[in-house]
Amino acid sequence: MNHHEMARKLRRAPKSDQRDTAFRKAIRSIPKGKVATYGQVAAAAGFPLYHRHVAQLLQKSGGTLPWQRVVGAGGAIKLQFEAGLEQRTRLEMEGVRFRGKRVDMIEHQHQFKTWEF
DNA sequence: ATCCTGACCCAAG
DNA sequence: GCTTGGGCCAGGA
Repeated sequence: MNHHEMARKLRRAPKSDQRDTAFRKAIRSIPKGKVATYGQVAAAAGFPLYHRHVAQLLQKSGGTLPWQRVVGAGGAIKLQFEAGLEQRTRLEMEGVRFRGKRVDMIEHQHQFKTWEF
């Protein structure tokens, strides 16, 4: 192995990979019947202010994650048209109730764990 | 380097 | 309730 490869192997993973990994973990931790906002997922993963990137990851990883459980601030569905309808339907099938156009956050907000041993 | 974009967010009006 | 402008950030062209 030449030193170019060695250097590559030793280099820490790019920040973007760490972020995505943390995002995925947070998203997967949302139980059925609960939801979290893009901003909450980002913050829980340790990257506040990265809410837009959570959306970017969700888009990039089509179907691999429980994407329907991530919503906009206040429980808003941010996907448009058919996609938004599908998200709502999926959530309703998991037992999530809506108040008008938004998820009833009082009832279905997921609380990420903050302290951990 | 610069410009544009996005499954965002929130304080204002 | 609503729309809007400004703020935020990394990726891609």
